Amino acid sequence: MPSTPEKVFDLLLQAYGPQDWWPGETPFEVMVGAVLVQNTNWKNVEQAITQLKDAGALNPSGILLLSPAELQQRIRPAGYFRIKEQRLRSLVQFFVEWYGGDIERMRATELRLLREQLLQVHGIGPETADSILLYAVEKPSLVVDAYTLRVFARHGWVPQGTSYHALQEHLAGELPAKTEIYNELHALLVKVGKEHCGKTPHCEGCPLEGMLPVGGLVAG
DNA sequence: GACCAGGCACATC
DNA sequence: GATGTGCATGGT
Repeated sequence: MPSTPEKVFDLLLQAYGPQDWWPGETPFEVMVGAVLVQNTNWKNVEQAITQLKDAGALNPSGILLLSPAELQQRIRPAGYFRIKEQRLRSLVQFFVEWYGGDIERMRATELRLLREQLLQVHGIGPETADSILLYAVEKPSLVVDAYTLRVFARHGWVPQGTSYHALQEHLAGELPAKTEIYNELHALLVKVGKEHCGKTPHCEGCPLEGMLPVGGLVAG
């Protein structure tokens, strides 16, 4: 009998189809996007990415050669530009110093080790680290974002306030550790989260409607 | 004009 | 370990 996360995955995939998510042109672009998207929407990030491209700076040395002021101006549309300038610089410095700016060397590194290293980088927390691991490095690392927690908590599948780590462990324990599945699942959860599991507890037409537990949605 | 969006570091208790 | 706060732009 399939677990709840497996059923969720199947239902969402059936309803929405493959999402082909995180359309970065290069792994490096995905890494940059992972920092810029922190607590912001993707539209704003696209503008920032475009401005980096226009400056020919969407590569490791390009970023590092920009002055702080110019880098800040380029990424300004993504918000928190002073903070993100430092975070971006820290990440790129790490990428260059430890891996020579070579994504293949990252791929050759063991997942747990690489994750620990990323978490040591200033400005890289669990979600950003997992996003980089999954979408840029293509490692089977589950991304647990605000939508993931919202969808699972609102349906009563996990308690409200479940921690990032606890939810990640729970989901990982119920799903095959495959990059393609983690990739697709996260994209599908964001989609259903945006469309049906938003601020108001309302689920009409939601692909997960039939999976409501006894007691229904958690209000608030 | 308020509210929200694909977090994180830091201070404080 | 849990909770609160600052960070900033662009869309609804």
